[in-house]
Formats: sequence, structure tokens, C-alpha cells
Amino acid sequence: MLKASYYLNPDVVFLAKDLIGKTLCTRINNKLTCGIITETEAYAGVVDKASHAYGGRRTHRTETMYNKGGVSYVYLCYGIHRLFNIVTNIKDEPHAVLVRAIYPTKGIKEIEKRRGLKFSPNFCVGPGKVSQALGIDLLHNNISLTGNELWLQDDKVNIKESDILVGPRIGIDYAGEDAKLPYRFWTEKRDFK
DNA sequence: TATAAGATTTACT
DNA sequence: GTAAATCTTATAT
Repeated sequence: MLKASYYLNPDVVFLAKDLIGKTLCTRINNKLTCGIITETEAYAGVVDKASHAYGGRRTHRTETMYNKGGVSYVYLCYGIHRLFNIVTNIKDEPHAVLVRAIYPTKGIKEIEKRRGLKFSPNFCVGPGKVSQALGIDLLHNNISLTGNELWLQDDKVNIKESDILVGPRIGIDYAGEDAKLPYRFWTEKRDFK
């Protein structure tokens, strides 16, 4: 399991990249499901127009991001989808990494049941699908990532620097110039060993 | 209290 | 390609 100190790194963009290839696990309703993270986006706090915390905004919802790194930030989008983020950096620095896609490795039968679909290449590509696949709900907002319900681990999968692609974030056109920042990281790799 | 819009997905034309 | 689903949050009356 990744240590609590891992999430305190002040460079959220570095972490977003570093998280590619790590494994995200949940044990919800006593069902273990895991997947390798294949796509992330960084949300760089108060200076990032795309972030909920832009300009230092503090509300009931965004308060979670002001916590110390190493907790989850789950919120509802478009009234339908639960988006899962990893809160990073020290307390009062509202940085977060959005997990946009995973490649399922454990509990695939349970994931198929939750999604109501059979395994396919784009099975868990898209932030709403990731949460649904792993059983993450609003109940799991603001919980520790070093506990036994929701955590990350490094399975030492073989990801090379050249396997990681970089580009602008998605679905945040309202953020003006910041929508173009290269804060999105993903890999096309699927043969993890 | 009311209204508008959103870090999306899915189905339909 | 376009639109509907669906509800919380933020901002305004």
C-alpha cells in the first residue's frame, strides 16, 4: 500500500503522472475490486480555473480538498455520476488528482455485475465508469486512502516514461486558458505484467 | 427560496 | 452529431 507521506508531495502534476500504473483497490460490501490506473488529471488548487477550489473557494463540497493529502474526494456530477479524486499536498492546499480510467485486474466478475456489462477494452474508461466499477459512492467521500476500504498500491507494473502520454484536460471548456494546460496523463498500454 | 449550470454517459436521430 | 437523464452546488433574489 502507498504510504500516507506519498500523498503529501507538493507537485500535484508530478503525482498525476506518477499514479499512472499504480493500482487502485476497494473493499466495499466485502467485495475486493482492483484496477491499474491508466488515466488521470491534475487539479492544481486555487490558481487553477478548472478546479472547484479556484480562487480559494471553500464550500461544504470543496472542504474535502483542503484536507491533508491521502483522502478521497468523491462528488456528484450532472446529478448522475460520482467522480473519484485523490486529495494531495498539505492541509489548506486544495490539490487533487481525478482518476479518469482504470484497467481492471481483480474482482472482474463483481465489476461486470456493477456495470451490467461484460468486460471490454473501454470497460472502465471515463471517471463515472471508474467509480461505478469499484463501487465508490458519495458515502466514500473524505475517507482515508490508507485504510482497509479504499487504498492504492504499487504492483510494480512495467510502465516506461515513453508509455505515458500528456495532453489537455477534458470537459472543462469553461476554464478558459487553463483548459489547455497539459495536466492530463494516460497510457495506451494494456499488457500489464 | 429559486434558478442555472456542471471535472459525464448513454441513447437516439 | 445532438440531446436527455438527473440532482447538488453556487449564486441570485
